[in-house]
Amino acid sequence: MALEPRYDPVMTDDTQEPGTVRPGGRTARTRTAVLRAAGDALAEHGIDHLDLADVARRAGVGKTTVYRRWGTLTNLVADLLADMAEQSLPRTETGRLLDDLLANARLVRRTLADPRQGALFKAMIAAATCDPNTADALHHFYAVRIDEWAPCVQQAIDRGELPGDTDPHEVIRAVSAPLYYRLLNSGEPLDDAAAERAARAAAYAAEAGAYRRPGPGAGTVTRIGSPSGTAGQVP
Amino acid sequence: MALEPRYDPVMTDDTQEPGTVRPGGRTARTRTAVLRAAGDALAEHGIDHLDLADVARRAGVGKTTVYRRWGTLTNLVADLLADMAEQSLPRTETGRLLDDLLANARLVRRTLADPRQGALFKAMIAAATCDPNTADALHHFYAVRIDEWAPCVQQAIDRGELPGDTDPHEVIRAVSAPLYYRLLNSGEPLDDAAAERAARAAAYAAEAGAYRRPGPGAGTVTRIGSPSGTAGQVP
DNA sequence: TCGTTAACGGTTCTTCAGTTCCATTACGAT
DNA sequence: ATCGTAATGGAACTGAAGAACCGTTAACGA
Repeated sequence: MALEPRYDPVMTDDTQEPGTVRPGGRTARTRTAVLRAAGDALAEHGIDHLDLADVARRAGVGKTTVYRRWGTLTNLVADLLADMAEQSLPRTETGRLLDDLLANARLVRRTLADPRQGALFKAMIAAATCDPNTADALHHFYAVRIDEWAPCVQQAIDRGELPGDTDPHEVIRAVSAPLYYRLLNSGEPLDDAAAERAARAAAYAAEAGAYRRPGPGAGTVTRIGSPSGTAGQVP
Repeated sequence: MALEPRYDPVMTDDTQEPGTVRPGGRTARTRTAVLRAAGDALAEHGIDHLDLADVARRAGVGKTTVYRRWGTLTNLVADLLADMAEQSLPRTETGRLLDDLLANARLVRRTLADPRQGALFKAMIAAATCDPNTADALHHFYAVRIDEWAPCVQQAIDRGELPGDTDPHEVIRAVSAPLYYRLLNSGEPLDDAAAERAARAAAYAAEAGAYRRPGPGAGTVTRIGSPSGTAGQVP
């Protein structure tokens, strides 16, 4: 249903997304209110039995607006994730790898163990399994978070505590992974002991060279020597 | 569920679940067909945009039957998980901890990297975030799977490769966790290198005592000494 | 083999998530 | 300040998920 081509000074691209031409003032307020409401609603009910009308009501916004700007629930979650990725929390810095990893593990644990935040993360992860765009948003969110913490591993490498070709991101991910496994898969309690174990395990494994990047000539199982200690004897 | 206490010929307990009184023949066939169809449908579409009518059609079964016996999608997933928990796959046994963990990691990796199985697990985990019963079913499923593999860690303990108070289940969970983290959170590829790293990291960390059960007098950070090697120097 | 009735399946009905329509508001360029 | 229109919000509409109804089929005890 294209408009007649003649005398079309603007080449009206009617695929223009709402909220992009006048992003200030009311539009921005609406987005803030809706994202906040979406977070609350997601935390209370899961990803299903949750209609956008309820989100609109909480946000004090017409449901038409929500449907027009986000369309689907997964799009809304994707936008929420993009928003959360921008809000970075400051990272502690102790100068000791294990302490840094412990701080990270405890931060993650506290977040996931919190009723609201934990439920919210569950819901966002569930939403990401339903839609590629939302999955990308989730992956980006974690990429940003991991990036923020990777430097403390790099510093440990620089101090000579870890092998030089250790992948810092992989170490940080290794701290979070067991905690998310408890949250989503096994259902074991997310207590402080779990956080401590996650941090210790990552530190020990990194120390032993488990997170070294595969070398250029790493065809088969490259035998790696731990730079300090003999943990590499496990095999 | 006792039979009627004489002279109440019916005492019709209408909370009787369908499929419990005549569980054989057609009823069992229906359940098998529906669970299979549910798995297929879940793998293709996610947990949302998936109606039970589609499942019924695939199973060659009236949609009324699906609604009557399972009611909600999450109930169906819970039943699917209970069914899957009973089908145990045989575990390899090599006699070396790292090889056993590698076998486990590669099995998990292959499962999650497989398009159908990976999507199915994603969907089931997502469903578990929406409903407590489904969550219980998922936790039970993993408890069974972890139980199956824990003995190989116990054997390593018996051989003296690991500290005596190592928690075998925790070690096995540690192998899976990074792979699920990739599947659900970070989106990094589930390649064989990831499986190998997961197995090595778990083995090294276990070796270093990261998965020792908290002792009776473990108030604060109990300093643990690695039984073989000096990986404990990380702190 | 037979009878009872649990369980199934087709049809119809109801409800509500999501869409469309249009009047109103207020952003932002001039 | 003024104007054009992007963006919003209420109301009416629609299609499909899921419940209700009831006749049919077959499990299982005798």
